[in-house]
Amino acid sequence: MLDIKYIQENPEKVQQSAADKGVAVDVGGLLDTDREYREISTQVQNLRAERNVAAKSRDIEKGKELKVKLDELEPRLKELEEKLQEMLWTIPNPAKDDVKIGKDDTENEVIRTYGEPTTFSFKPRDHVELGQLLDIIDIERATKVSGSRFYYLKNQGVLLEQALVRYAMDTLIPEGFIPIIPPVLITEDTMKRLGYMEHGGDEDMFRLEKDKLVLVATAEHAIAPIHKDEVLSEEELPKRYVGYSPSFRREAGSYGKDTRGILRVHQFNKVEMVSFVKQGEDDTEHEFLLGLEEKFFQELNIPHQVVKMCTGDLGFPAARKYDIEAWIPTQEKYREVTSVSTVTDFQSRRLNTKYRTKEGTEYVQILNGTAFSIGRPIIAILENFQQEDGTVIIPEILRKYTGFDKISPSA
RNA sequence: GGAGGAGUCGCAUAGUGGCCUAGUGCAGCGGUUUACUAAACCGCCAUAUCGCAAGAUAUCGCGAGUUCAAAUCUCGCCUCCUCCGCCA
Repeated sequence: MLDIKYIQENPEKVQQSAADKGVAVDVGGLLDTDREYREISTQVQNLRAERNVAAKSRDIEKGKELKVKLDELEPRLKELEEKLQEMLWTIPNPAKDDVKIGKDDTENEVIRTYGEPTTFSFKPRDHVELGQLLDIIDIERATKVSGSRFYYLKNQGVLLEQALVRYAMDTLIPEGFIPIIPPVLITEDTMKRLGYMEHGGDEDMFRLEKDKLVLVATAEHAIAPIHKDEVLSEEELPKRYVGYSPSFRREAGSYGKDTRGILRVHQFNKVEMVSFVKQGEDDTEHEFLLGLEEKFFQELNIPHQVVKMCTGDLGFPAARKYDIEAWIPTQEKYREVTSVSTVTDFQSRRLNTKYRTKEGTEYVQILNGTAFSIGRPIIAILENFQQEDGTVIIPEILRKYTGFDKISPSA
């Protein structure tokens, strides 16, 4: 949500930045509603002031008269207030100035590349084949039990996942991140406040209609609202969390896409970073989080590139977003493995999360970024480090966590 | 799931229809005093909106209602506590 004052002062800018994101909004209509709301609000306030005076002096006749007037205006004021709020909620967070204006993901920019695409002296197997051969991924049986886009992770696959989780934790905890395992069911209201219910965003979520709960699509959804309706102290910022939780996605509208394997699934575990920082510090924090993500994939020695999203690919709440894409040999493509965004104070306005300064209170700025969204780094490891016989060499940095240095077909 | 109790300005508490523009204590902030610390004393000390300002309005878990007037009465919901049931 944007500050209404900002919209009053920069209507064209707001209209344009929404258009840059491909979101149609009616800023003129919003400002009209705002004007009308303030007009009625003033009238109501004056009537209430009179009523309070009348009540104090026990002027019952006058009070009755004012009650009639108020009964007429108050419902109207409430109606306008709700309408204004709804309209405010439809305005996306504007992209930062350094973000390229573009229509969709085809206009994103590669800003850095690490390593060279892996080459093989043999025909590499894809992760589905490797998963079967090594007996660590079972998609067929999961389909029988849960339907498409689910999988069982087994044997050393499980230990590999836990190694990634522990590696992330051991790296992030010394950086001041608070480890946390959040609830994965959140209220619809919470999801709305995060800015993911607008513009069809709710189509990608699993929902429990009866209980009015939503399954989180990332730990961010359960961690970013942790300080809802709180005023933090300035000294405790930046406050950083590293969460570990399952993530659930319906993947509606992606039926034809990535149907093979575990690249795109309905449920996966994820290690996620969330930062709460002071106003003006989100740019530095954004680079910091991106730096950590790059460090992970460098240390794993997985070839990758860093992509900066254009306005059309940012989503509703983000003001800037970088993805890391890892090289997937059998697809001969870089595929997304992490994503890090600043949502500035867009979510904290909706969530009412502030911090106290000497002058008063300010909204915090919130950032979120992936450490590991488990299926995908496993795909990257399997495919990039496979040998001719199907054996997969475990990256050095993970070996102290896995306890083994390779996964072989015989195992 | 059933029965009972409770939710007040950071914390603790007072407040059962108009004297509440919510009192008091603690904590916090500023000052006086002091070699320093402490104590004592004095002052400040919720948020949002509108307004140049003076000020006004709203908020006592949330929402609706009764009333000229609601923290206070009524109804619904949420959360917490106690007990019963069920249960990893």
